[in-house]
Amino acid sequence: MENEPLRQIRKLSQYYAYSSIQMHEAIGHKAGLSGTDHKYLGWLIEKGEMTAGELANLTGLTTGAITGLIDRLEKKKLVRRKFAEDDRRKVLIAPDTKKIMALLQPLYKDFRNKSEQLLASFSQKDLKVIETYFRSAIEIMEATTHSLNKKQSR
Amino acid sequence: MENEPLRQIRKLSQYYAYSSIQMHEAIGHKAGLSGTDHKYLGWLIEKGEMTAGELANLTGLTTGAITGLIDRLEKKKLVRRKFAEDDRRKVLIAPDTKKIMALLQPLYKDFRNKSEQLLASFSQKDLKVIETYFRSAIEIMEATTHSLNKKQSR
DNA sequence: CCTAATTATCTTATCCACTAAGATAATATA
DNA sequence: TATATTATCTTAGTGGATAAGATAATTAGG
Repeated sequence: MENEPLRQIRKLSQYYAYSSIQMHEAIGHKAGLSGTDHKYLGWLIEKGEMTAGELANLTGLTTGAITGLIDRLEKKKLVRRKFAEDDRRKVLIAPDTKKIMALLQPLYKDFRNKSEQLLASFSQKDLKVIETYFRSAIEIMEATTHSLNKKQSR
Repeated sequence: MENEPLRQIRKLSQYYAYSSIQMHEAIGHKAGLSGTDHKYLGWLIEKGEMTAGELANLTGLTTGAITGLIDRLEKKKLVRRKFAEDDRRKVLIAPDTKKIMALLQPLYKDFRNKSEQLLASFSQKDLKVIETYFRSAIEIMEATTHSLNKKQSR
């Protein structure tokens, strides 16, 4: 016999993940980006300028794939290649935040408004609960991913 | 000037989405499945037996892609094709739940245990908050996806 | 210093999953 | 019964991934 509310939440969190993947892909598609390109563009915005190698490590993609990724994004003028001053083998990927925002914001607008509204419906205390949950859940998922990717292969 | 806790949560929910995508792919990869195959296998388990066409609609993939998907999963004996009795053009995809579970459960085990532990650390009232958040957020994301995929193309 | 080893990215060949369009086969309709 | 419709599959072509090796810059050793 199982704790029913727990089972519910587990299922919901799974649905939540599916839904966000689907939405993410839909938005990317609408912006003329593949799911991958959209995802890593998000990372670039989030973490800012980084080298091709760092992105390869972060994403788990091969350096060849990263070259292609940068090529595609650069062709769309969403990022720019720069050689690092301290080491000219390194290629810094500089996201053009303005341009990326201009491309994506309109597509996220509806979602963002509705999310804003939803969050506004919670008390500060409840928001704290949600925040705590998120933080821990993220930690768990990242640890899981990490350990899976480490043990052999990839 | 912006509400800081809100900004935090928005960012966290984005990270949460990224983390779940990454973990999902890592688990799939470990199980010898592509991200897509893993994802839709999850749907099949969740929603149970469905026709190829239904899966095509649900996923947004073309029927050709679905044929390939079923082929791959069938070759691994994770699903089985059956012709529907009422209409023998229809191909029912019957997931072999036992086999799928046997393949995936071990990979989710760690994650699941830790999640269980995390959830157990919340009060029933807090869990209710989280559940409410999930339900509404899922609704919002599905609506967004839907409207993006509807307006032109895909 | 100068050569060899290492490091960072790119190139190439190949593969796999996707789309688009049309083929095939079963069912519904007139 | 002939025709239209529906459900899936097939085929040709494309795009993004990997693996392995090439290129170019930096670091280390004698």
